[in-house]
Amino acid sequence: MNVKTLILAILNFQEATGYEIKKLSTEGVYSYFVEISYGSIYPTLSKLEADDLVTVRAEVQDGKPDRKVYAITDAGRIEFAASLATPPALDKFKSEFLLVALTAELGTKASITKAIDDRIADLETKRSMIEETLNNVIENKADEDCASNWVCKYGLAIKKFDLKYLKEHRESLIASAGESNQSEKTSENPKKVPV
Amino acid sequence: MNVKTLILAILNFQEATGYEIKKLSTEGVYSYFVEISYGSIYPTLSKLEADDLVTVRAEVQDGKPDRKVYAITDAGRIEFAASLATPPALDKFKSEFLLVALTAELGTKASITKAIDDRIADLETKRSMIEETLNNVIENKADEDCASNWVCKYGLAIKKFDLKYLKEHRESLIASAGESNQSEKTSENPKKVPV
DNA sequence: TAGGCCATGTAACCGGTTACATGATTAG
DNA sequence: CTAATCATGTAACCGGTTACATGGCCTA
Repeated sequence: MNVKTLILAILNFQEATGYEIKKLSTEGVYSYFVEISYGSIYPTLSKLEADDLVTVRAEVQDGKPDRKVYAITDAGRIEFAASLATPPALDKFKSEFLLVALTAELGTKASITKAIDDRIADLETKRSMIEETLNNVIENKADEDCASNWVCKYGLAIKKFDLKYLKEHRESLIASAGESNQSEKTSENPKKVPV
Repeated sequence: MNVKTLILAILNFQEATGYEIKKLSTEGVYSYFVEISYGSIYPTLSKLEADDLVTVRAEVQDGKPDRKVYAITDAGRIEFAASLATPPALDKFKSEFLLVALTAELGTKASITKAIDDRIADLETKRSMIEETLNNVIENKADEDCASNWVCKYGLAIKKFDLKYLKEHRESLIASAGESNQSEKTSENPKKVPV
């Protein structure tokens, strides 16, 4: 998944400016796909326009800077559909938290507690974000069974379960952390890791 | 999380060659952190050695190529512990499957079915990999409550739930896919996406 | 009046990957 | 006889990010 495909995916559903694309890809459902920065969005949008996969429309606003609203073309839709045709790559899941957890014996109870509580807080934020999204859709009387709803519900279910599990097993991870005793942290007795 | 930290993390638990590090980071628990290739492992190992964070020992084998076994030094352990001190970054989760699911209306029932069944198969493979790991540990009578066990159990619980959810909701996603009717795939009626 | 939001864009940099080079041994 | 496994390493490339430049409006 690259920036080009993500932008095409977003524009397939709605018109947007570079600035909005950045927001969507950071906050909304789209955040499950890639994280992108302005440094890659704007140049990609230009290339897409040069290839006639999108069109631009300049909008003059007063009080706010001018905005360039991008829209997908038929050629863009075809290109996007083609990129969906190849079977999706496996999920990429990378977690620094899990590394901290794996080496909990090297940390203090305080640092492990913070790590796990930060994670719980983050999951809770994301859970309510999805719940809000789902509520908006129901208010708008949009199709309950649409694919985007399925994705939201799936994400929500996983997050809820994750949260439940973490809360139930929080203490047992903290228990394996060392005391704030620095001496035992280096050298001797490295724990075995299952592989 | 970069290659350097991952290598230090692995060497903190066991000695290893570049080749073994690659395997561990692709297959074992370590695969939750980063995916790395030889092109980054070998140069990093050299740098680590130059900085005295690891040591090397050449092992001549017959029948097999010589191997260079790396071990962490005390300086390396201190460096690794220091990198754990900074609170972990949030999880990175990127899923092409979810993009396919989100745009299920653009796909055929066949392509969506394949995507979801491939995902289920992959989750099942990973689940049994973790189960095997957990069994090995129990056989070896290792500490049941060690941190690495916690991580395995956490991963296993999430995978099992994910699998259960997918199997239960498989049909409803497939239902929202279009028929193999190409005509309705481009242009008109783009579905709304919750954001 | 400081900081956040709106809004677009570029240049330098970097952390990786891909592809290549090499080659013996063993399992199916 | 083929494919996989073991094993190390380099050079070219690339898909991004970071930091910077610019500037007006609105809110606390």
